[in-house]
Amino acid sequence: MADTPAPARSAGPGASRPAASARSGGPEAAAPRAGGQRRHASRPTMKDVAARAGVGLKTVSRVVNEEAGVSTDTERRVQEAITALGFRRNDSARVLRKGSTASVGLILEDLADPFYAPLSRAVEEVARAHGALLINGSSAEDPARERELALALCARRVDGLVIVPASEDHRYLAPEIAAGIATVFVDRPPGHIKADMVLSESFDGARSGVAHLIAHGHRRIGFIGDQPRIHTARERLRGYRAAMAEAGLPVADSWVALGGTEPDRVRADAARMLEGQGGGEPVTAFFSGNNRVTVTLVRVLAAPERRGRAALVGFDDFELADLLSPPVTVVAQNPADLGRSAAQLLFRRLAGADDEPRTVCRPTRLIARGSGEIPPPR
Amino acid sequence: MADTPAPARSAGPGASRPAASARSGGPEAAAPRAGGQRRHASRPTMKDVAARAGVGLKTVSRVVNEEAGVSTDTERRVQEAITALGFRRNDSARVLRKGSTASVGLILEDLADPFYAPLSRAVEEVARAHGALLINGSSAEDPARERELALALCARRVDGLVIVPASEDHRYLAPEIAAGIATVFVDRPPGHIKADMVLSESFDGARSGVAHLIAHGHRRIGFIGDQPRIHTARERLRGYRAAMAEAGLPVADSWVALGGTEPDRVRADAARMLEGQGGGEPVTAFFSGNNRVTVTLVRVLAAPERRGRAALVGFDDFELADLLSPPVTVVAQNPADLGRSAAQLLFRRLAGADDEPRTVCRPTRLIARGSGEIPPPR
DNA sequence: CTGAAAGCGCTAACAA
DNA sequence: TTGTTAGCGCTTTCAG
Repeated sequence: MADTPAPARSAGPGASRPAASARSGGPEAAAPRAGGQRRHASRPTMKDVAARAGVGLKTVSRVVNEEAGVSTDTERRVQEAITALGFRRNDSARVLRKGSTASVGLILEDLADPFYAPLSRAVEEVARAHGALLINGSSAEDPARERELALALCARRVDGLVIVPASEDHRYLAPEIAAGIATVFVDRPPGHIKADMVLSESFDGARSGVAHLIAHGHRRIGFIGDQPRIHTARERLRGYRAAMAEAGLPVADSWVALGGTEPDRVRADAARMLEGQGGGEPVTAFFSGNNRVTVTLVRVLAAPERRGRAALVGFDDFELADLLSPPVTVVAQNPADLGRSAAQLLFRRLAGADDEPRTVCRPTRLIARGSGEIPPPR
Repeated sequence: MADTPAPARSAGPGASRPAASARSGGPEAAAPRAGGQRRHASRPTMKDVAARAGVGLKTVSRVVNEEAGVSTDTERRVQEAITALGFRRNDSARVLRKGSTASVGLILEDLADPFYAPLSRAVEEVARAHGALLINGSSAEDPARERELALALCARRVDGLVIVPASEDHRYLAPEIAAGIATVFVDRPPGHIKADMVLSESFDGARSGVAHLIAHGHRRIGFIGDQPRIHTARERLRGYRAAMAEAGLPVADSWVALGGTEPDRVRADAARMLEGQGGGEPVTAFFSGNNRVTVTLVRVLAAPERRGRAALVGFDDFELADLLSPPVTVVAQNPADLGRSAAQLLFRRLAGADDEPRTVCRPTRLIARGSGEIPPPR
């Protein structure tokens, strides 16, 4: 990350900025500054506005908060002072007094992952509908980072938290929840703590996806999934095993690979399974545990020498899946819906609901497009 | 399991907060609550911790902030009280006193857009490296919403702001910037205000992309871009016109369509251009203004009856572009790099730089993959 | 090494 | 309709 912004073509000439407005009556406050932006200029407060408008502090507060009971004339004078001074209410002070921040936090694995981005956006929309701001952070699948982020958000007194767990133990949140920070888990369940959660039916989804491959004649199916400490990875593997067992098919150890979603790892495991290394016979189909894995498998299977040689069903839908050749059959979740549901559960708590923690399960949907219907060779 | 505090009906609404002094010697930590999460439970303060540990307030502050000059024994006692009470520092109060929030805001069009998601993630990483939190909001390309978000963030006293403009006039930010909120614009320039900005070379990129099509024999090329009020849309159109003009090619009005990125709009415009409706002759190639448009065009051109009938070069790279048939030729930007550069510029200001506003331009890269090298019919 | 007192800028509760 | 007085929970200052 050492790359500094390039040698910049400078923008034009002297950006003279008008001097900051005067502070209560005094001389034109802030000293002139360079074209750049100055830091830490002092900001006018309600007190300054009050002085300038010749009214009391509380009157300014009333105007700023649009409370009733201010004469139109007074209001106008206050508004003028606000504009002249460039006043903006300091919400930190307000929060300190009122106790609520009108903001919620969201912690997930990676904001840039195409699965999580819509989830995040959905949470944002619900928050916005409730007049709250969203603060979000990426845990990068690191439990320590999740914890650090969550506690930082708690220190900022967000009203609530939506978390896609990276950690397996959320007892660290107990005091926070006890102190009133509503918390909802999404995509994966929390560890050692009870709270609302929204999950997709990973087990059922994976089972139906694998059953689909079996129905198309496959008997040797590889499973490539995410790290085993991730709940959804385990559940999907469980679904895979269930489908195989239900069909009376054995599962060779070498057909199952859980690990990071780095393309190299996935590629290596896939190659191994296709060659039949590690004990079992070569697989004729893959079930992949999430969209990152699927995308890499698509690349593996697109290589000329492997073209159409193995079937593929992936967990998670993804953009353009239908335009690949073959188009990719998937078990689709609805990430935006997950986010929306989680946020709704959160705001329900914030509205005062204090019944037992709920678990919402969202169904998955098998979308057959082609890659999952390729028959086994011979 | 130290789970959720035992089931028991909550203290109920209006559970009045005990006087601080009364709390100190009181019962162990938090009161029992219902299975659900209770709202607005009172949180212990430093004062409570001090009382419990039998030390002064400032000593607790020292421990919490890891300041030097506290005996190990005192520190231990304070830590115990902190744990027992479930204390967490209230950052609102801290901010009020210190003036800085260690947080920055990011406003962009849509967090879920595959172009902006990595940009956001990059800003987050830089912020994190500087110990700051990221608060972000989607403007949904609505100027009013951008403004509302930006001002809300200012009220929260973020240290700085990174903005992908939706608005064309940013004078509303002048008082904020004057008051010390560093601001950097990215992807598009600000309106009527001077500030740091990071842009991709839209004009050059589009020109080279269109020139590429011309070099492959095309003379009738359609341009489908984003709304004309978006700076990059205009710049890319300008690049298109420049390339055409440089090749001595005329541009029929019907070959240019700017508008929203909704698939229906794009599809309709594309169909019109392919049929030669609206005056000009049918186009043999498309240049698309951004990744949303490109994806729709890919769909249009993937229809059996149009298979390979028109060439395509798109602005912005996107995942799997290389696996489509034909693979899609693009003018690639680097969104993560844009975000990183913008954030670096921001933290440079926060570190005190107050020189002239800078403009950083990032180059684009033409990636030929196939769709842009299809020759015109005949 | 430790603590008491004075605010940070705002809102709540009361006067006037 | 308006203003005054207390804090919110923390950090700063300065004195023990």
